[in-house]
Amino acid sequence: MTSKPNVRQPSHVACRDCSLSSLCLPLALSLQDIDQLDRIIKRGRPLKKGEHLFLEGDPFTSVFAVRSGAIKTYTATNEGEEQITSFYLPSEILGLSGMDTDVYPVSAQAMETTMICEIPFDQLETLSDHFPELRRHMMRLMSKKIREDQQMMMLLSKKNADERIATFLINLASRFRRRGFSSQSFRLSMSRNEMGNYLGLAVETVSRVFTRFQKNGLIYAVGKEIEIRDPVQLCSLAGGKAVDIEQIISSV
Amino acid sequence: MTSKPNVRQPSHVACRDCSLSSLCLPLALSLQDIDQLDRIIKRGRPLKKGEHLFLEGDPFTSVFAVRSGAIKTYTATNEGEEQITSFYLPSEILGLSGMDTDVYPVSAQAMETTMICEIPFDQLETLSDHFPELRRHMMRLMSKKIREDQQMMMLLSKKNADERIATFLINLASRFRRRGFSSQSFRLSMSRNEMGNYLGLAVETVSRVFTRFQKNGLIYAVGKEIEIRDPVQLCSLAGGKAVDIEQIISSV
DNA sequence: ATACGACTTTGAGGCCACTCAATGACGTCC
DNA sequence: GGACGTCATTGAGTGGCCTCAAAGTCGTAT
Repeated sequence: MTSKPNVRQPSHVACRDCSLSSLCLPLALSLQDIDQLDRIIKRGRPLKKGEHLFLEGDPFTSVFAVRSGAIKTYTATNEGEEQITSFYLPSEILGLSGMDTDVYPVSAQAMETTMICEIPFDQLETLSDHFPELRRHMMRLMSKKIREDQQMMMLLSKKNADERIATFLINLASRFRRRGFSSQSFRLSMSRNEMGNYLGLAVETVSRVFTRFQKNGLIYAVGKEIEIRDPVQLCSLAGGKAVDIEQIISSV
Repeated sequence: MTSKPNVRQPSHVACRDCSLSSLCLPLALSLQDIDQLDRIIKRGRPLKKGEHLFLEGDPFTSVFAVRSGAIKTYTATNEGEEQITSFYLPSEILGLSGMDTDVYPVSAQAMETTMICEIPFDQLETLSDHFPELRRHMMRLMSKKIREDQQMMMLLSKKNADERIATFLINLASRFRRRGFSSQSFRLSMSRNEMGNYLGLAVETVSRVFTRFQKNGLIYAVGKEIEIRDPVQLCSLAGGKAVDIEQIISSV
């Protein structure tokens, strides 16, 4: 009934023909070098909703790029509940945080039907011995992840419920936009529960904030379909730094 | 009046003669290769308490290793307050998160008199072209940082005040121990205010928890001097995963 | 030694988000 | 198409931490 924004794609598309290549790992490589990367990439069958890509504690063997769909990573709290650590959208790379322990420190699960490109890490390392740009790109990826996590820490330690959700929606919007989707209107791949879990809020709080935002004309939400009605005010609530805000407003 | 655990060290010590080499960057190199790393390292005068190593927005030129003392990194919230993102102890490396933006995303400030080894990044990259182990080590460093930040996100989104402070103390203790200092008794280099800022708590809450911990015999604290009296219960409060706890208990 | 500023501690009161509980909507599988 | 389970919404009440305020302590500089 709800729309299906992610059109089913053929499951084996070479990097050079992939619409995401300019956002993904290949961006570090020239056209002729891309084929070498292409050769080591494994493209499995699509993951169904709920299927795992890897489990916390599994030996670290590969990093993964999302080609379509969406993945969440999570870890178990000491009470055995799940704590979501990240959401990954198409073209985003996951698995890098396992590098220094030889096991994945989180589990990765598909939130909807998802296609994945798997890049065996030992082969990626060998390849990057010959392509300095490739390894610089991987380091930049990790550096970026560190910065994003620190933004998240800021959100968790300083922002209230309204600000957290505004930040989350604006962040999603700008990621959709980079991928060529609408940033005004999109479909959330996560439940309210997952959103709250990720943002450090109870489900009920998420729901109340959504309702309030809708009453105030900031958004229009039906189930998982979201429309951003007042990006300026939402950004202002999100309350990043002025420079960041302008960048995001212009993109919504 | 309080003790000075960090004995003043000569300001120019070669990596091969540095007591921290087994924890720091050189651990990735063989003895003869260390000298090549040594040659590119700049060792400036000691930073006095309050002096900055770099400011948010400064061009990214170097990564830094703490040789003695302690550094905090922080960023400004949109309300102009400071949000501390990390504390760095001797042998720890900071500055890597600036890699993908070409500017440092945080400011770095000395919390006490601090000696620093500066490693110009372009030269480090050149060097790592010849030493695969060195660049693997840098990637592991970043990977570790990502895992630590995610632990921190967990702390901020799920733990209460008692658990946050227990976790913080246990974490400090195990870092001190790795460096050959006592993990039962040490000196905090940060104020209650800085601790609260980092942990997402008000100063008053930090103070109250310290008082309560002391009443319950978990710790003994006079000013910045801390003694851990009941590491088992403190770890249990910190509530990491069982495996981690055991590791930490045995080290306190 | 003394005085000042910065940091810490303690108390009182209030608020935001959580918990618990119940109803309502959705999606899915026979 | 109906019944079920899952997810989302709404309400009432509570509690943990924050805020504000004041007193106490420490460190330092004169």
